[in-house]
Amino acid sequence: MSTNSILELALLGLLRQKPQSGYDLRKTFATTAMRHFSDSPGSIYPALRRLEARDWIAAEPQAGNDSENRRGRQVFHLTAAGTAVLVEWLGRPVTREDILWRMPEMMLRFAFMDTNVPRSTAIRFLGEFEQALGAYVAELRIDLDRMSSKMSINTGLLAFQSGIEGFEAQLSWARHARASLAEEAR
Amino acid sequence: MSTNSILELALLGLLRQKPQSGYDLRKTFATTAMRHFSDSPGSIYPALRRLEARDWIAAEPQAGNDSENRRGRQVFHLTAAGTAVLVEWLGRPVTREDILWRMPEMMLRFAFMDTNVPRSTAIRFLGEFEQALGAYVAELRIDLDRMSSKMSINTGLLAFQSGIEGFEAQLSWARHARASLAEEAR
DNA sequence: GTGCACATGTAATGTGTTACATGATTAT
DNA sequence: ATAATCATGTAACACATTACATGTGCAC
Repeated sequence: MSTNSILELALLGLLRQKPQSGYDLRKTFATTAMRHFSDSPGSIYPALRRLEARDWIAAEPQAGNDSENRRGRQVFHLTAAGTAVLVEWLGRPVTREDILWRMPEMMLRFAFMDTNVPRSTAIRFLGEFEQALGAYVAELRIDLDRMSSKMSINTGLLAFQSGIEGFEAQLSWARHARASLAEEAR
Repeated sequence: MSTNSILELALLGLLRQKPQSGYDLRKTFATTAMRHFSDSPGSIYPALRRLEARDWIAAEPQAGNDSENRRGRQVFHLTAAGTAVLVEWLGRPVTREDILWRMPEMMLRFAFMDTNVPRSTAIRFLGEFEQALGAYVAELRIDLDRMSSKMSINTGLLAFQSGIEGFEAQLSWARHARASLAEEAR
């Protein structure tokens, strides 16, 4: 339940928006803002099979699809169970581990919140996100100070700075996004 | 040659700095700025074995280590071949694919350039990095404009913005880093 | 009826994670 | 000698990538 690959979650989110085929999903990954996902058939079709086996998605009934023949276009849609899994995921709290290890998944989560959970959930998410991220950035700044006092300028230090600045950009984005959602909800 | 996992590259870079054991490397991953690497034995020891099998690293000869007994502390160091692989990697050009798919590897590369390649190589790297990243950000901005004209404010759009802002922070870091290295080289 | 794009399947390979097991070293 | 810590090994599992294979439907 808590161990879905980010690809599986992306598929659930996309199928929630609109029932579609594996091929459609591949085209989405190949051509849209979700291009950071691989569009290789070797990842997507097996992932769809896994989701189907858990009864989180189902193929639209098709003529001549009575037995084992799975060739030809198959349109998948979310089941009630699949929707529940998606919504549960969207509503989870943000942990330090999420910041450290699962940043892409956090952004995917936020992206899918749009019409699937109330605005208040998205706003709460951003608050927790800012909290956890701010604490982590503070830690990193301490590390940086410790490092820079011990060594002259070098590429390792610069690379570390790049990481910190990336997190800071994310933090500043979150604050802006939260203000923007709060404003809209007025 | 061009298909090393980022973990293997991290191990090569760290062993270049100082011969050390798998346990030492694990502690580095667990406690330093490289904490984005897993410190699990199940990843590190097999990776060291792979590098050893390719003769890129070698274990320091040890008393009683004559045959198959591999228990006890083993200190690894880079071989000449391993150093060559590391240096070749450090000197590679930056591609669009690197920006899209291998950003963490790019930062690792830059971090390890420090004493292993001339400053001019690091400066060239940053130039190519800025070039490729700038072009990609421009693409993303076009996508964003297309998206935002078609839809009202929503979390998907905001998430996409977050990605763009992350890349922009990276770009601005690169410009600063390049200036800083050029200044130092004066 | 042949060719091409659409649509899905899958085997081989490599690697990472988790969880557990085991040997070595040191302090008490 | 016993416990704790150091240090490495490994089996089971899941997943992604690549490359190839196969079927489907339409245009010409």
